[in-house]
Amino acid sequence: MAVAANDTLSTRDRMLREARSLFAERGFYGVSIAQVTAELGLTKQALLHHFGTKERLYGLVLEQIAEEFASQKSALNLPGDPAMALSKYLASMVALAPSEIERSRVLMREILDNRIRAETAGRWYLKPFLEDLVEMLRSVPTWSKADDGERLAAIVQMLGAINYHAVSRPTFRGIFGEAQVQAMDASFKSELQALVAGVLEQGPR
Amino acid sequence: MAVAANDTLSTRDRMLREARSLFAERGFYGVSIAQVTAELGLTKQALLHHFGTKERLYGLVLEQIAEEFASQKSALNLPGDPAMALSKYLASMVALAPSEIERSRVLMREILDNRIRAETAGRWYLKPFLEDLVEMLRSVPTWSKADDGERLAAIVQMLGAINYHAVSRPTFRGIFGEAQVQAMDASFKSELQALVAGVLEQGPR
DNA sequence: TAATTGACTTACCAATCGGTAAGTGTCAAG
DNA sequence: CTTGACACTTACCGATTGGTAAGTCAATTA
Repeated sequence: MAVAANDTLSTRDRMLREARSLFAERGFYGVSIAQVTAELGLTKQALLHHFGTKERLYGLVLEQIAEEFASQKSALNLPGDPAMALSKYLASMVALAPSEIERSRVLMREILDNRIRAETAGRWYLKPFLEDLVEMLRSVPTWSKADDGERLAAIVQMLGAINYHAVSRPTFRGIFGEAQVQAMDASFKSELQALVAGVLEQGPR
Repeated sequence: MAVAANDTLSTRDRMLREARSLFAERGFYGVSIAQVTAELGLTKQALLHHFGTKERLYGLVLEQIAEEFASQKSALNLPGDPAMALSKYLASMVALAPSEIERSRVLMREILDNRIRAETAGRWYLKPFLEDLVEMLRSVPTWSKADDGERLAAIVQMLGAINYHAVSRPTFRGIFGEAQVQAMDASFKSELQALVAGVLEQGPR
């Protein structure tokens, strides 16, 4: 995703990157703008100069992530067959989730915080991403006659499994140890593949 | 779960209940102890008198939730057959998740925050709950020869779907509307039933 | 009746929060 | 040589943070 070396980035982009990392780990309320800039050897006023408010900074992080999903999808050169396309798209999420763990974490936090934050922010950053998934599922023959509620149920099931798996790793490592977590990772990939295949083949239940 | 009317609860229990509700909505960092007591018409020092620190209060909320899962499970009078028992247990989670949404939210937040908080707290509140699920799956014949990593993969898949579904509802309501969310709820129940049945029947992939 | 205990309160504290105002220094265009 | 824009900094601001210290007050106990 064209990740440049840290020292070739503009100050603004380094702030965005640092903020994204911190928001992923501690959430919106758990991060102060001073923490973001401290790591970069700057003052918080430098951040306010670039972004105005903490809220706007957070919104930009969410937008960036949503855009990354879109460009990740288009980079996949998905096949014409809708079922194969969706299955490949979801598989790429599973594959990328561990290395791009910040995405899963921020996404999951946003879903949790959304009800509160949406009141003040007034925007649905996840909307295009989710609507696109619904649209993709609609194109699958077995799902074409279902209603959107049924499609949402299937999507939330698969998305939940993928993100929960990615995010649970540190906690599970603490409880069960590194070896078990690696075994879980290996197993999860085929496990989810089976889930997706079942959903796509059989349509709504 | 023996939920008494609010005015018959001790101050301490009313604080616990209020804290749980707030932690579920805003997370550990998003809640101040003053907010917890303000709703009850008390000062924050009253809370510190009972719990000492904010961290301890949060820990007690987590413990309470873990205990509720245990007592919920024993109240189900699960059948002897391990596969049926696990499937019934998970079905009860799906059924209770919407009304006991705070549980799902706190649990999910804890998984996200755990890596950071575990350093200071030094406890794994979710450990008994997760180990119990692994143990239940071990008793299912098709899963008896699997290793714990494979079992974790299956559990994280099902748990993720259940909790993600429960937690996504407000966000999805904002994006897709109340009608679609209700349709999703209705569909999700049978959707997850199929997932669980598939996992239990077929064993690790 | 005196002493003790538990449940609270008021009064603080230093540290930090997000944000505003007013600079300072550098660099490019006029 | 001047002007202006840009990227920052220092110096603040009032509000809030988690937490301590020292009470007050009613009920229980000796």
